[in-house]
Parts: sequence; structure tokens; C-alpha cells
Amino acid sequence: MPRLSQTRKKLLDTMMKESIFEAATSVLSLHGIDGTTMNRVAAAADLAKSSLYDYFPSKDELLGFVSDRLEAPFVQSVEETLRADLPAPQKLERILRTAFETGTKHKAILRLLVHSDQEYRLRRRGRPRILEAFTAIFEQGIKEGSFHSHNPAHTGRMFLGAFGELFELLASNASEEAANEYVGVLIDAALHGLSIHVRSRAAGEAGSRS
Amino acid sequence: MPRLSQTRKKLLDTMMKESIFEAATSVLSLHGIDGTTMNRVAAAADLAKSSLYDYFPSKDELLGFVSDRLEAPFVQSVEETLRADLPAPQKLERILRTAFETGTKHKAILRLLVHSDQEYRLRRRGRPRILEAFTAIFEQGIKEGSFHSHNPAHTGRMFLGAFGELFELLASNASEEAANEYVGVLIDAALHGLSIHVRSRAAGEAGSRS
Amino acid sequence: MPRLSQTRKKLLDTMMKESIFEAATSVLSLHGIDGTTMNRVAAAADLAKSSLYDYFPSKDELLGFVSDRLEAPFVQSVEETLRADLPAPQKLERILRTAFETGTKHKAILRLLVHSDQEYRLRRRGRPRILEAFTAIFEQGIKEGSFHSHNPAHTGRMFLGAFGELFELLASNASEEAANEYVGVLIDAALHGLSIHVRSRAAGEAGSRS
Amino acid sequence: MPRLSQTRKKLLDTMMKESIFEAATSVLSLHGIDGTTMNRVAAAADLAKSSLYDYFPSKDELLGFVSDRLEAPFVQSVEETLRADLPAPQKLERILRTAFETGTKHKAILRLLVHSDQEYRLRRRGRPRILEAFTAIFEQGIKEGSFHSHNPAHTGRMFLGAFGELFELLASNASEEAANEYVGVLIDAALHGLSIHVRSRAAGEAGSRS
DNA sequence: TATGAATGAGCGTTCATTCAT
DNA sequence: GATGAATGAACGCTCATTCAT
Repeated sequence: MPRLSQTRKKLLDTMMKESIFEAATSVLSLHGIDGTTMNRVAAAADLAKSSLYDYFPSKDELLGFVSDRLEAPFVQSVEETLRADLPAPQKLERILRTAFETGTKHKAILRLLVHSDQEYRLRRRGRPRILEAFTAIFEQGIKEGSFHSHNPAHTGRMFLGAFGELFELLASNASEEAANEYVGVLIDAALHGLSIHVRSRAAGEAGSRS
Repeated sequence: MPRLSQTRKKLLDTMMKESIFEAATSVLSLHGIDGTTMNRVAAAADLAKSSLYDYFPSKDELLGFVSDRLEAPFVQSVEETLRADLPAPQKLERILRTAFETGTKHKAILRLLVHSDQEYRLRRRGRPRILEAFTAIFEQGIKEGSFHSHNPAHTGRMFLGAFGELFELLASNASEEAANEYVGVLIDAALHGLSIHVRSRAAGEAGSRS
Repeated sequence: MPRLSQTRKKLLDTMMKESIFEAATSVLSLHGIDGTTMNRVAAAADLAKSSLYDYFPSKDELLGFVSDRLEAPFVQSVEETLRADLPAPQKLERILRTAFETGTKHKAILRLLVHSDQEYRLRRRGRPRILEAFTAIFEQGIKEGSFHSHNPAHTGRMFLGAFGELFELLASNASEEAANEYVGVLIDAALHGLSIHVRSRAAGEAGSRS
Repeated sequence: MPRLSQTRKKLLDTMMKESIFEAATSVLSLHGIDGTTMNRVAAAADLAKSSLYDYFPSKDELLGFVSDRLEAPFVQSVEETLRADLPAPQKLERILRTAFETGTKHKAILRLLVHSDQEYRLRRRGRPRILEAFTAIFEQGIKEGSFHSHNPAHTGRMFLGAFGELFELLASNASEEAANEYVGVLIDAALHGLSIHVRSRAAGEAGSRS
């Protein structure tokens, strides 16, 4: 049988998918999600429209693939950090730092993931996983005695919201510096809270806590 | 001929817009943003499709109008609270409580505003104004000595992120109770921080801070 | 309300449907059923393709309409004759004569209904009704004592098959005369059978025929 | 190089065509004629789509081949019977019996040939040959003195129509028994006619029947 | 010989928008 | 001021066919 070997076949297929993925992200960042048509993707991929369907059975599947691939680095880094052997606060810090770096490198990509003012937007299938990871980290923090015993699902979600704003910031035309500053404030706030009043109150009762 | 007075004319126009607005939200909550066609809006408004264009020059403008109107209660309440004569922390709390109540009452509307997992989504032109309001409140809080002197644009944004998650929670099938709990945790975190460790540290050095 | 009156509206709608119907039959007879695209129908109707959808919700509905309209004269005439106050054999004859006349007048239409050698073909929703009518006529004929008591469903079907061939004949380039002759033979056969042997068996009376 | 002998080459070609034929009928009976794509046929034949074109120059040719092959048993049996040394009426009966048996065995195939209510349908290139055969048989019958001297082209056609209904019956979900009954009625009608009246008219011999 | 990759033409359908009346 | 009719552009998708290898 003169068929291509299975492995070679798969490889080529993967490469084509990659190339289509790039075409798609390019179209996405140029025209937004509603402007991302199979026609445009095909053109950007330098392929006939019909050929897209040789690699993805539908537009939905194509966009799902794209979306997953875009989110993957973030989701993975979050989940890796979750599994690392570190105290909870340091995990949060690490996640923020990594997100900052990754986000800085791939601004164009970011714009696709973020709930920005523009109508760009992909389905974010990774969101629940990140939320879970944050929740788990807060759970851990509570066990370790470093966080208040608030419902970790809530604190996780809170943190997720604030975390998401980092992306908004990066996706906007804000300076890298500003985004970095934001990370610092967020970490500090998570660790030390926002309020002075509280701390002084906390100070008065420090004894009872020690 | 006795033309309608200008004012009367405007009034009618406004009423029609209102009626179209209601038709549009109804269609939006039934069919989602992509299912919201001029056809359906016209039908819901009991108007000829072409008549919509007598009141809005394009679909985009129509949806912008709708979006603004939907966001208005939130934006207004935030800005009112901003102008109120209250210490910053209480302003934040008030905003959260109000948002919770408004959001609870109009779940269907909420879903349209929130960056939920579904593909519903309108442009959120009110966002910058809310961000500004939060920033201003944190500025005030710093002046009042109740908040750390972090860049208020950052803390405002942070809070916005966490605030937004309240809507996610409300828009999901979460119980009202859970959302309420979330508000509590968010307020507490804003005021007292998340971390215990810090506090005890803060406690030890409280004197040096005063 | 300056709306068009309901009746006037319906009338215009009906006229447009009629016009589309004609366009469709024209396309059908030119290109066959598989070559009948909404594009072509629209062009033939001198309308934008999208306008077809103002009158028919789908291609299927459009073709269904066309098919029904094409079959209607035949089906109706058959069912009318069925209800007439006549002996069964005369009903058959009447149906055949009418079909012949109608078919002769509308050859182009015929081609669309017939199971011809070409691939033209519409769904024939009228067929079962015609079959039922024939069956009923044979039933009647049996009761009247003019037909053998064969299962009338079978004789009805038989007759239907032979009847259908009249249309094949008309749809082919056969002369009218030939088709008329066919009708004659079919009637005679129905009434007197095909075989001499039988008759001679049936009678010593061959002589009475000469 | 030792090329394959011409004969061997042809043989292989024939075998491949056969295999494709089977694939095609399988697809046809599974998906109907409109669902029969080259893709599916290729898959069923375990061949690359493009390879189909090594054996058939186009889809049309392929389907023509398939159609011919499907009709062949019927056509052949009819033509064989035509050439047999039998009186005409017995030829008709034999043809009907054979068709019944063949049709009963290959119901799935039948559905592809018949002008059924479904949209299955292949071109029936065999039809004219069968019509000719019937015509010839009636010619013979007239010469033999067993059939009326009606135009045999007409009686042949009539019989063809009624004959075709046998296939409709078999292709529908009718019982074998019913189809067999139909054959009986058809034969009887061909030989003895449908009408009683005639016979009694034909003879003074009504009494012989009672 | 058979293949995998690619394609162009076309499909049925949707919808924001226009305009004479 | 409102309507009904109409439209053009675009959409996601299919499929017979070609061709270098």
C-alpha cells in the first residue's frame, strides 16, 4: 500500500491546523469575532475556503480550536503553579507574574481573550478551570493559616476578577510599566488588604492572634 | 396646517424609542445578541421593520441605545454614590449592595451585560465611567487615610474586576444567597484584606505606621 | 392605521406566489429538478433570490407548492369524477378522457410530474389520492356487477399504472393522436380485456364480432 | 518490464468496477440518491476519492453503470423470456413471476429503481428495452390469435404500466403476499379482462358462469 | 496505480438596509 | 410617519473534479 504513513499524515495535518490557527488569530485581531468568516480565514491561510473543512468540520470547531490554543498557555501555567510545592500566597504571586509576562509577549492574542470594550471575544472554555485553580489555592491558604477562612470559592472568584483586569490593562494601550505596577498592587492587596484602618484595628488585637 | 409643536414631536419620538427599547430587550433575552435581528425587534415592537430606521439610523445605534439604557441604572447609582457625603469604604459597600439588589431584580437584563459563558454580549459603554468612579472613591479613601496610598487607578480597577464577578455570579444560576455572600466577602476583603499573616505582621509594626 | 387591508395584502401575496410558481415550472422544465436552484428560480421570476423567502420559507416549501399546484387539476378532476353519479366503467372512461385533454393542453407541466426517462421529478403527493379514487371506483364497479370481484386495491393500482403511461406518452414526443389511441385501447382493455381466447372461451359467439 | 497482459488488465479493471458498484449500491440504499456522493462511495469502496475517476470518467457515468447493473437482471429475464418458445400469454405470466421473485429477493435494490414516493431514483435506461419486449410479445399474441388486434405498442405500454406497479408495491412496505396477489390479478386481468358485463355481452353464455 | 491535497463553483439561507407610496 | 416590497452582499457549507507525486 502506497499510502502515506500514519505518522507523516498526522504531522502534516497538525502543521496545517497550526497554519490555519495563525490565519484565524490574525483575522480575529483584525476584524473581531463577528468579522471572522471562513472566507477571511481561508484567504489569510492562503487556502480555498472548502479546504478549511478538510481540517475542521465546522466553523465552531475551528474557533474552538483557536480559543483553546490561545488560552492554553495561561490555563496551563495556572494549573502547573497550582500543583507546585509553594505556600498559597506565593502561588498567587507566581501566577500573576507569569500571566504578566506571557501577556506582555502576546498582546495581540490577549485582545482575543479579554472581555474588552471591543466586541472581540471568544468563548473562554478555560475560565472555569482557572477559577477552580484559584479556589484551590485559597483553600490551601486557609489551611496553611495564611488566609482568612472566607469561602474560598468567593475569594477565588474575587481574585479572578481582579486578575482578569490585568489582561484588560495589557490589551488596552496601557504601558507595560503600568501593568506591572498593577500586578504589584494586586499582590500587595491580596496579602495586606487595601485598608489602613483595618490594619490599625488589626494591630490593636494583634496579641489575641499570635 | 397646525404642525405638532416641536416638544410634542420630541415626546412622541422618545416614547417610540422607549417602546423599541423594550421590544429589543425582550428579543435580546429571548434570542441572545446574535439572534437579535431587526426583523424580530420590529415584530416585538409591533412596527414595520423599516420604521425602526425612523428612530435609529442603524442597528448599531439601536443596540447602543439599548445597551446604554440597560447599564444606566448601574452607572447612575455608582455615580450618585460617588457624589454622596460618605467615607470611601462606605461608598464601596453601598455600591455593592445596590448592585446586588438591582442585579437580583433584573436577572434577564444582567445576562445581556455580563461577559458570561454564553455569547450574549453588548458593548459596555458604561464601564469607563464606573472605573472612574471607583478610582475617585479610592482617591478619596486615600485622602481620608483609610486606604493605602496605592495608585487609585489600580485599586479602582482591581475592585472593578471583583465587582464584575458579582454580575457573573448573578447571571449564572447561582443562588441569591451565594451572591449575597460574595458581596460580604468582597467588602470584608476590601476593608480587611485577605491575609492573616500580614495582619499579624502589620500588627507588630502598627506603631511605625501611624 | 394606514396599513394595507388584509384582503389586498393576501391578494398581492397570492399573485406573487403565482408568478414564482410559473418561474419555477419554467426552470423545472428547462433544467430538471436537480437543476432547479433558488438562484435560477429567482432569476426566472425576475426577483432577488432573497425575495423568494418572503413568499416561501424554504426551497422545500416552494417546490411543494409547485408540485401541489401542478397535480391539482388531475387530482381534482379524478376526485370529482369519483363523486359523480355514474356507473364505474364510465367513470374510468371520463377520467381518462379528462386526463388526456388536460395533459394535452399542458405538456410542459406534464413532464414535471411524470416518471419519465429524464431525471425531472417532483414529489407526487397526489398519487395516493388518485390510487384511492381508482380503488373506490373499482369497488363500486364490483358492487354494480360490472367488474370481477378482484381485490379492488389491486385493480385500482393496475389501472393507475396503465393510466400513468398515458402521461409518459404525452410527455414524450408522441403525437396527440397516438395518445388518444392509447386512451381508447386502455378503455377497451379495461372493459373487455385483452385476450380473445378468454372471450371465445367465454362465448361460442366469436361470429357476433366479425 | 513485463507488462500485465491486456486481458489481465481488463480483468482487474472489471473487478474494480464491480467493487465500486457494490460500494455505490450500498451507499445508495443507505443515503438515497441525493446522499450518494463520490466521497461516500469512495469510502465504502475503501478507495481514495480520486481513484474512482480511474474507473469512471464522471459521477454520471458511475451512476449510469450502477443503474444498468441494477436493471440488468430484470431486463435480461424479460428479453430471455421474449425469445423463449412459448405462447404470448405464458410469456407475460412468466415475466411477472420472475419479476416478482427477483424483486422480492432484492428489495433494497428495487427501491432505487422505482419511482417511489421517496426521492430515490436512478435513470432507467432499461425501460425502452422492456417496453419493446412487451410490445413484441403482444404482437406475437395477436398473430397467435390470442390477443385482440389492438396496437401492440399500446397494449405493451399498458402492461408495462401495470407491471411497474408491481415494483411500487414491492418497494413499499407491502407484504409479499399482497404483491403476489397483485401478480395474480394482473395476469388474470390481462387474460380475461376486468369486466363482467363484457363477457356476458360477449356471450349468450352468462349461464355457464353461474 | 493510487493517493492526498486542494479547489472553484455553487448551494440554500439570512439580514441590515433602502425607497416608492 | 409608516409601510410593504425588495434587494445585495455575505454567510457557512458541499461536492465533483483535478493533479502532482
